[in-house]
Amino acid sequence: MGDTGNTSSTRNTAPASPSAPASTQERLVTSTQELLWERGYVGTSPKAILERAGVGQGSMYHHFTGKSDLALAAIRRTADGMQQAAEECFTAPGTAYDRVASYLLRERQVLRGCPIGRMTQDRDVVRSPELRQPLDEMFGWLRHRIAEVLAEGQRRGELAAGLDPVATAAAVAAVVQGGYVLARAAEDTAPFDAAVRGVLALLAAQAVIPATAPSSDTA
Amino acid sequence: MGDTGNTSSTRNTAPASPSAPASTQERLVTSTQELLWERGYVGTSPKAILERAGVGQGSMYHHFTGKSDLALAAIRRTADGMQQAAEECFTAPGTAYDRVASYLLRERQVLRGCPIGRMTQDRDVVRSPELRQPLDEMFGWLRHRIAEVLAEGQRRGELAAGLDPVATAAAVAAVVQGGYVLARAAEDTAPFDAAVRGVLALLAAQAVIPATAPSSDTA
DNA sequence: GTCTATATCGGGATAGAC
DNA sequence: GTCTATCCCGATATAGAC
Repeated sequence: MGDTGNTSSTRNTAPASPSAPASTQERLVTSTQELLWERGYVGTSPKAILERAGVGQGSMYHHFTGKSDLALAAIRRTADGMQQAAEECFTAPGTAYDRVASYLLRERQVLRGCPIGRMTQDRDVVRSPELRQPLDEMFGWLRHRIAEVLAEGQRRGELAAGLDPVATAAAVAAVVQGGYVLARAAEDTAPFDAAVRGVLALLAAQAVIPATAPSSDTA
Repeated sequence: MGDTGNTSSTRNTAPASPSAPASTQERLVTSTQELLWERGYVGTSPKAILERAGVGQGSMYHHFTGKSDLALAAIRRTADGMQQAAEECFTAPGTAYDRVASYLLRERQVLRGCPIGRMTQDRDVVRSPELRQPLDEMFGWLRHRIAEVLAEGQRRGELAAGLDPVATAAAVAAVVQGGYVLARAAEDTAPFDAAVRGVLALLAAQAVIPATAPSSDTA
């Protein structure tokens, strides 16, 4: 129960040389990331992890205290990767709308779902403060970052001043997560794409018209 | 494997007299509905269902061919209930915006998540055509119904003609499902509420101004 | 119809050899 | 560090008594 003794906590960086032959520990984490994505936490057994990683039981219990400890390492790794990928969209050049659009339209494996969002539906994950924390941080950061981009767009006069950056950011993040749900229910990416088009169109309507006459402030 | 022999298929109505002491079969379905919501499909064992329903193993395998067959009955029942609840919002009086808002703002047990949306994250459910069908129908109907309401709003001149009803409907449905995800990650309903406020504000901006001068058509 | 055995399998973890 | 052997329990289903 009280496991998850990850002392090397917080650190969840991938190995320095990504090309080097993966260590046993690395292979365990990678395999766990894949299986958590495919089957969720309850659906993922240590046995399946070991088989995919190609190692024996002993190795796993040597490097990790148990299933939840290994899952913690895997979830952190995945969350970090997602955050980096998202940040690339938000720092891209262009208007606030462009950058949000870049995030929404970025390539995704829609039918596989969101590897982090999925964890949210897993009872054992949400009930464990340690396992939930990376999800909380990731989505908290995401909403905050989108809100920042939107607020910046307002300051630049690109977006209507009346827009609520925080609420809009939550809506944008929710559309992506909900899009996954709708797509998986239909076994078709179309609902995801439609949802993204939907918010983007609504957001585009908030773009300020190129300012017909700001001529007065120069006079 | 090839079970789910629900011959009384399609029918998933609750018993005629909801007040009468629930039959064994009814208690099994109800217990399964609850457990699927709480723990998902993989996380729900027949044993747990039997304990909650207060019946023995024999009863379950007498009325149903197995776990998946019972789950099918439960999922259908839940999906039907959700559809009915949603329809009440859409048939309510008021503008298209009002009716969509009524759906979005309707009371929910946000932190428990969506009982149908959750199934979407469950491998065994999505991989089974029978089990996935109710989800597909439910969300398909939902998107279609929201699109209808929006299109009607356009015809009535309440909403901007440029609005894409189908894409907007997908976005609205996605915001709800994604809101659940964000809320559960944060263990806080705030992100859900923010997301709903967000889309509603964006949608409100699509409302046509009360028409300053429709005076010409009477002349 | 409903119950209580019973059977088989896999999940999750430990022990101890190499 | 890594492996295999072993342990205990719960998941899922069947058999057959009442």
